[in-house]
Amino acid sequence: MTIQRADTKQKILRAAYELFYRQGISRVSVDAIAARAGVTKRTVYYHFASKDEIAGGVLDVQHLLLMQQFEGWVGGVSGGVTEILSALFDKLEAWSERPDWLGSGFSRIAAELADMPGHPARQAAKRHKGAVEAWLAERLGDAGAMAPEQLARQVMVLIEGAMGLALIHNDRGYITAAGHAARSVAQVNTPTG
Amino acid sequence: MTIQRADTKQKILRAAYELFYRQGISRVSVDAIAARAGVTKRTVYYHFASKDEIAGGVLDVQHLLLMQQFEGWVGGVSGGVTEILSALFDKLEAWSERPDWLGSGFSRIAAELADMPGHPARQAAKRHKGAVEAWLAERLGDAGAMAPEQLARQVMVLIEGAMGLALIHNDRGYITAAGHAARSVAQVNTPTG
DNA sequence: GTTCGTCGTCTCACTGGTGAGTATACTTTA
DNA sequence: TAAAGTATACTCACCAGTGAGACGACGAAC
Repeated sequence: MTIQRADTKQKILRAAYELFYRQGISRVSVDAIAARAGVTKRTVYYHFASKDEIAGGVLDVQHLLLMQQFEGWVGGVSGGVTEILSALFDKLEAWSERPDWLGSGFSRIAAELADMPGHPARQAAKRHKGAVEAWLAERLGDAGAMAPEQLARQVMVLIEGAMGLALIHNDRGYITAAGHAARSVAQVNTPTG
Repeated sequence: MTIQRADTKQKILRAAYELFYRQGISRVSVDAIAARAGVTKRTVYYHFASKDEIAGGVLDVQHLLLMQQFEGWVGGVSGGVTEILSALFDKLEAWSERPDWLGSGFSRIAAELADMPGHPARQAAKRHKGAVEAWLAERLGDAGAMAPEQLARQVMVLIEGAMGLALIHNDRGYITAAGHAARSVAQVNTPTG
C-alpha cells in the first residue's frame, strides 16, 4: 500500500538523520539505521539502493527544512541590514543552545567526506550552502545593502566559522563574536548615514 | 635500539597523518596505516596502545608544526594590524592552493568526532585552536590593536569559516572574502587615524 | 462470495570482506 | 643472555549488501 510505503520510508529517513547528525556517515551502519527505524536491513535496501542514497535523501529533506527555518528566522524582520544580521545571529545562538546541538550537519558531513568531492552528500552540502548564500544576498539586497553578494559571502564565512568554533570549544561566545563582526563588516560596507 | 624505535614510530606517525588528513579517522584502518608505514599492524600496536592514541600523537605533532607555520607566515611582518591580517590571509590562500589541500585537519576531525567531546583528538583540536587564538591575540596586541582578544576571536571565526566554505565549494574566493572582512572588522575595532 | 494468482512490502538468514586488537614466537643488538 | 622490536597468524565483532521466500491486500474468475 502506498501510504504504508511512504510511512516506512519516512521512518527510515528520520532514523538515518538522527544517527547521521550525531555520528556522521561513516560511523553509522545500515544495521543501526534499520534498528532505529524498527525495520530490518533488508527493508532499508528495499527503499534505498545504497547507504549513500540514504544520506542523499536525508540531506535533501534537511535542505528544505533549513531553508524554511532561515526564512522563519529572518523573513519577518522589517529593519535594515543591521537588524537582519542581529536577528540571524541571535537565532543561530539560540539554536546552538539546544542540548543535542552539534553544529551544521552539512558542514560536518562535508568535512568528513572532504576527499570525495563527487559524493552525493558532498554535492548536497554544496548546493545547500550555495542556496543559503543566495537567499541571504537577496534579503540583504532588499534591506538596502550596497554590495549584497559580497556581504552575504562574508556573513556566510562568519556563520560557518562561528558554528565550527562554537562546536570545538563548546562556547557560544564565538557566535556572539561572529554577530558583532558581521555588523562591523556591514557597517564598513554601507554608505554612512 | 632507541634510534630505530624512534624512526619506526615517526614513520607510523607520518603515514597516519597522511591518511587521517585525507580520510579522517573513522575511514582509516590501522591495517592501512601499517601498510603505508611499511610495518605490520603488530608493530603499530607495539608503539601505540590504540588507534585513538595514534590520532592523538599525530595531532600533537601537527600542532607544533602549525604553530611554527603561523609564526613563519606572520612573525616577520613589521606593520600594523592591517598588514598582519593581509599577510595572514594571503598565506592561507596560498596554502589552500596546494593540490592536496583539504582544509584544516583539526577542524575536520573535530567535526567528525562532534559527538565525542572527550576523544583525545577532539581535545587536541580544542587546545590547538585555543593556542592559535592566543598567539594571534598577542601578535595583534603588539601591533596596536585596541581589543586584541576580541579581534583575534573574530579573525579566528573568519579563518575557520573561510577554510570550511573554500573546501565545500572548492572556491578560494571565500578566503579572499574573509581577508576583506577581517580588515573591515579591524578597522571598526581600531581608533581612527 | 469464495478461491486464486499477482504485486508491493517486508523478514530471516546469509556472504564475502574488513574492522580493532592480540598470542606467540622469531630476530636483532647491546 | 636479556630486552627491544618485528612478524605470522589469529580472534571475534561488525560491515554493506543479497537470496529466497513469507505475509497481506486486491482484482479476476467462477
